[in-house]
Amino acid sequence: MANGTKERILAAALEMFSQNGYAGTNIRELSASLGLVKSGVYKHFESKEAIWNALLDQMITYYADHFGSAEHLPTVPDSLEGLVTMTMQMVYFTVHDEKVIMTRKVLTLEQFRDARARELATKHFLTGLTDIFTRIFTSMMDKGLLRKDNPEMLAFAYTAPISALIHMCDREPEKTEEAIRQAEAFSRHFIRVYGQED
Amino acid sequence: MANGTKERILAAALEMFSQNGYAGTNIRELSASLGLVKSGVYKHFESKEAIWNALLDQMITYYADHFGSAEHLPTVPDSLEGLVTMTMQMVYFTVHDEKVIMTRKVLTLEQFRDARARELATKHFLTGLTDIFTRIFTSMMDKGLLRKDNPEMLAFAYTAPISALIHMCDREPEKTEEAIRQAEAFSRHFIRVYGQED
DNA sequence: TTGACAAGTGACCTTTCGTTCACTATAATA
DNA sequence: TATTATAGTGAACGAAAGGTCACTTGTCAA
Repeated sequence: MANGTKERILAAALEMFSQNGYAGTNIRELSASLGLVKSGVYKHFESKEAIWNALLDQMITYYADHFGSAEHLPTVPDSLEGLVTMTMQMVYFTVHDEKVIMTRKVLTLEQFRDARARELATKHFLTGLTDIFTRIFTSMMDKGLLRKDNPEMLAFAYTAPISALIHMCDREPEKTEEAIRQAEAFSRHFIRVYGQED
Repeated sequence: MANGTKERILAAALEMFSQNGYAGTNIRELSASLGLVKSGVYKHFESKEAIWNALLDQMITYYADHFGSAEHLPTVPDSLEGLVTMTMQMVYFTVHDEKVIMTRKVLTLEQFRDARARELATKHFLTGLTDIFTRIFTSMMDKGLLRKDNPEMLAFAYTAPISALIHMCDREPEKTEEAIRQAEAFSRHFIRVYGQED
């Protein structure tokens, strides 16, 4: 038996919550998708809400480990073209990785209901990105790659449009390729406007 | 009796759907909020889904009437400062008008489930805004107020960050004032970067 | 070998859901 | 005045929801 059923339940919950939301998901279906019967789930979690809370715990931890810690910060590009490349790698990953997509969707669907989801959503969609790029742009300004300007403002101006495109991919996956092209076009526009020749 | 109960049901549905989503809303509560008993609702709509469809019809019509038609386009500002003013009026309205807020929230919550909601969400959050500002920026470039550039790209670069702030207001209403300040700061940053002196 | 425990089953419970229906009150119409 | 359509009531229904429990099964330690 055993065999990480708890983790499999959480994975299935992420999948179902991200498609139908918390209220639109029922334990029967969730169990069935794992080849379990409903009551089996209650051997691992005491309630539907407990599954939700554990899933949020996991998402918060994952976010802190991968985006919140100083070690995992992306290296600062040493050229404007490097900024485009790095950006497109991040975009490509984030719109193709199923787990990341589902995490965004869940946060989108539960942001008005759950205080922790709301908080994580703002980090995920807004402040987390601007924080990362504020550091990057500060460095790039110091190196003379970008015009001297308010790095926070530039980070916001850079990440928000890309974030909007990512959300569009979540909503309309068939437009993913087009969105990626748009993201690259925007990135090149950005370095043309803010980049510094030397 | 009579007295526009159908419209009151739709208004209540908008309110509840925007807070708890379609699946998280039940007819009992909805009816009670109108001083009705559950079965009374079924004199006006044949099912919960019929309420949802009528609400979406209403939202689509409302959007087409107010943002989609050529007549309701905002007048092109005749100065850079005028662009900031016009933008801030739009922002101020959109983050304070309850009906508009609830419409955005509903589209956010149902975008992955309902094809029409998905389509309207992309219009509301992305393409609708860039279309409007593409026209405005084209005019402003012609008048020499903005540097010649790709007006679609500028419209996207301008509206996406503001849209992100609006979404943050929906999520965390207590940060509305701060978001408005950020929006104005961003708008001023934008005219400083792209504006043309003459 | 046995005992204990974790993991999974299937029947069952209660509550809540969306929906229906027979009925009543009201207001307009013929 | 009699009729009819409209709006609303309250009881009831079947389905589905979340959750419980006695029971079985497989695994491992003593």
